[in-house]
Amino acid sequence: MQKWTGTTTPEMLRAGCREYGLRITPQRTAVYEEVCRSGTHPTAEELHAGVRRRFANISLDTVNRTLLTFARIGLIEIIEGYGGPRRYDPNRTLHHHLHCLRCGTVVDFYHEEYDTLAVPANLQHKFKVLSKKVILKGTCGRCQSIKKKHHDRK
Amino acid sequence: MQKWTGTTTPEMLRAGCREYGLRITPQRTAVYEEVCRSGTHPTAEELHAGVRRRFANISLDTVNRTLLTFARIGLIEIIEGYGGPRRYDPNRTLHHHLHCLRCGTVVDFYHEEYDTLAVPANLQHKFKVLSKKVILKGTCGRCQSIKKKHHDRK
DNA sequence: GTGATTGCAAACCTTTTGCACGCCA
DNA sequence: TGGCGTGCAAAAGGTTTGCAATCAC
Repeated sequence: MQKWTGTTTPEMLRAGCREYGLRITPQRTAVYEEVCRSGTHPTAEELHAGVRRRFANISLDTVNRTLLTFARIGLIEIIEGYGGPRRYDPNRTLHHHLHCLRCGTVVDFYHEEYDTLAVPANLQHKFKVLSKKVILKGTCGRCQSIKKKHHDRK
Repeated sequence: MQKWTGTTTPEMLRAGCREYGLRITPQRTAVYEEVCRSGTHPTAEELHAGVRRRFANISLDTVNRTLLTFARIGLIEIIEGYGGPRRYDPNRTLHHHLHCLRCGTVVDFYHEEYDTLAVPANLQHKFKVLSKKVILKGTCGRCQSIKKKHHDRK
């Protein structure tokens, strides 16, 4: 399992757009570069701020629409969350998530044993599995060091 | 692993409230009964509609606050989602989730092999794991029978 | 050229907050 | 009785939609 290096791959954008008959616009290119560059799981607003540094006039709506489009064609993923703003993940390699229940951060991790989990036999008729992910919920290192117990959500 | 029967257990509400010094109000009782009764993962609004049938004057705000309170004390859980309204889960037994990417439904399933997954050794120092869940993403039976391909989100 | 895409603005939906009243412990 | 919990209303936060102008193909 190779790790995600965060490398921007313009060919992936080209290929994805071509496959679905979408146009390659400067806005889409910029959003794609930005979401790939960030090592985390940014929100639309964070990405908008980042893209704006190089593309002053891009609107938040376009960023939102672009991200949804990318997610629809499988170029990026919307990560699972508990109610805050949507977060996006450019990491298309098989990986798993750590959810910190205190600060809301979601961190990728790799574990080969989890990659090969067999789908339960009794589900195979009823549900067509396209991807799997293990979610570990708990407390991240940073939050463990903050002893003060607070139950904030993100 | 016993399955969740959806049985309302007033003692659990009493115990949870007592432990955290919370009052047992008619509203809390009603919301708790309603969320336990529903076999699915209802939204605050759905629960509000349900509770209202017996408790005409309860406000949506109270339902929202009550659900957050219950989640904070571990009486229920907020399930992972991709951006729609929050959904709540009264099922406190160890189980896993099927996410239908077409219709957005989340269905519980049980699989002992998944219950005993070992936490990766290299994580144990950095992250304190409190719970684990396997998420299978794909297409549910109902959506498979609808051949029309549509990429709606929930 | 022409239809997809964008930016703007408004609408929408859900959650959160402030505050006075009421009720549970 | 005191303070937590509730209802109401307003605000906040984020996403979605409609539309005219623009741009990629």
